[in-house]
Amino acid sequence: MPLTEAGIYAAALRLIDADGVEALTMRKLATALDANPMSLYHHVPNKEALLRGVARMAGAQFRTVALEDAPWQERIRLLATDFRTLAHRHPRLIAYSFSHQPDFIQHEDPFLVALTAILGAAGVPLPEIPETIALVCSVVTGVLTAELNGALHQWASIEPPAVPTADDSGSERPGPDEDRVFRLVLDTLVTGLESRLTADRDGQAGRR
Amino acid sequence: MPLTEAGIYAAALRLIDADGVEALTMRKLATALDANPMSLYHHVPNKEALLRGVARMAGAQFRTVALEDAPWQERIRLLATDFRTLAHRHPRLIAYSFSHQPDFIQHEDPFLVALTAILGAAGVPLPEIPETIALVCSVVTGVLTAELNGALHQWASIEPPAVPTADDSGSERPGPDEDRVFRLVLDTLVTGLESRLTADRDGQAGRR
DNA sequence: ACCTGAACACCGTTCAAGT
DNA sequence: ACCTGAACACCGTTCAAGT
Repeated sequence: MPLTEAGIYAAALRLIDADGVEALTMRKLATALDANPMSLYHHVPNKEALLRGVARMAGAQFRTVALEDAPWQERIRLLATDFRTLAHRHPRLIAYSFSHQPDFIQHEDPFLVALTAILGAAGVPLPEIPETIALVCSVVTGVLTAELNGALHQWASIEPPAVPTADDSGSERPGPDEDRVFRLVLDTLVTGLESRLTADRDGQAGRR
Repeated sequence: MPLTEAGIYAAALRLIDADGVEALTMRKLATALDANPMSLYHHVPNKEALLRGVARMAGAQFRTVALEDAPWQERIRLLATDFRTLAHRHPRLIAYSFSHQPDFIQHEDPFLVALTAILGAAGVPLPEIPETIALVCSVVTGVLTAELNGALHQWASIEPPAVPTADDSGSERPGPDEDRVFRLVLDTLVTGLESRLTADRDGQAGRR
């Protein structure tokens, strides 16, 4: 079968899922496609563009349901959880994209469209929408990056220093649980947003 | 002068600050040190260990003041801001470390020691300290990563969709301001933590 | 238009040999 | 102990030549 841009991206994504972005090589990709390494360059200008294309293709798999009638708190939780599902599907690529592709989450993406709608429904004033988008995206990509690269696990496994309160050996802490910390981050984000909105409504004008 | 481990790290850090981690090469580093590329391997086992060493050295520059009498909210803000100062000093290295070195923030680091103390002073129950550390580290590294790689700027620059409320052309939004979003993230984090602590104190037991 | 072989300018790292 | 030259097994990409 002939080489196509989409076929190249799909093969690259398979290799990345299997061995990570750093192991992806134009030469290995060509071998996987049963092609000459140089043939790739007729469909993709260079390796960086290849990785952007793969990320765009994987990002297009993002799906979320609208739930327009639910409270905004629930909607934003669902949106973040759906994003996490995508991250789990292609962890190596998504981790790479978060750190190397500042434009991975783009204006027209369903994620941002949904987020903007939710923040509007929550009552965030229009001029504060962009900075609130930045806030939410930072927090969500932050916790997902930490989960994907293992930092979250390490942090959550840190033993409380000293102060062994009586006998703790029987309680058997259930072990670090990424799900739990992810929910904790979402709870904190939502609660923090709620407080800001309430304060705004109560008439506090000046924001420094 | 003879090659030393510390000297190698320092030279590597200079090259990274100037041209980024991806431009650092054993061969270029050797040239900068006026040495043979192979001489480096007598002081550092390989490139990955080199980068870990450089990160450890840069991380050791982290400084923060205790402020033990201030309210925990102010202390956590200061701690995060001091960490941001370090990130600004070596942006390329720190961005790399956040995404590639899950153990960049380690148990004994002054940052984690201070954070643990602050959370304890805030009244976070001992068994919840680790997950709260994970929460705070995720959020702080998340917003710093986004700032360092430019995503924060992009997100904060997104124009509110449609709904041009009358004449907006004279208002001249002050342009995306990373400082502002960073403070917003901290405010949200602190407020979210406050709410959890208050809820806990009010006697709500069960945590899912 | 699409493919390809040879080549260029690099990499990190091994290894045997030097002092 | 520390250094070094040559070499190995790779990279991404250019370019002229093929069909």
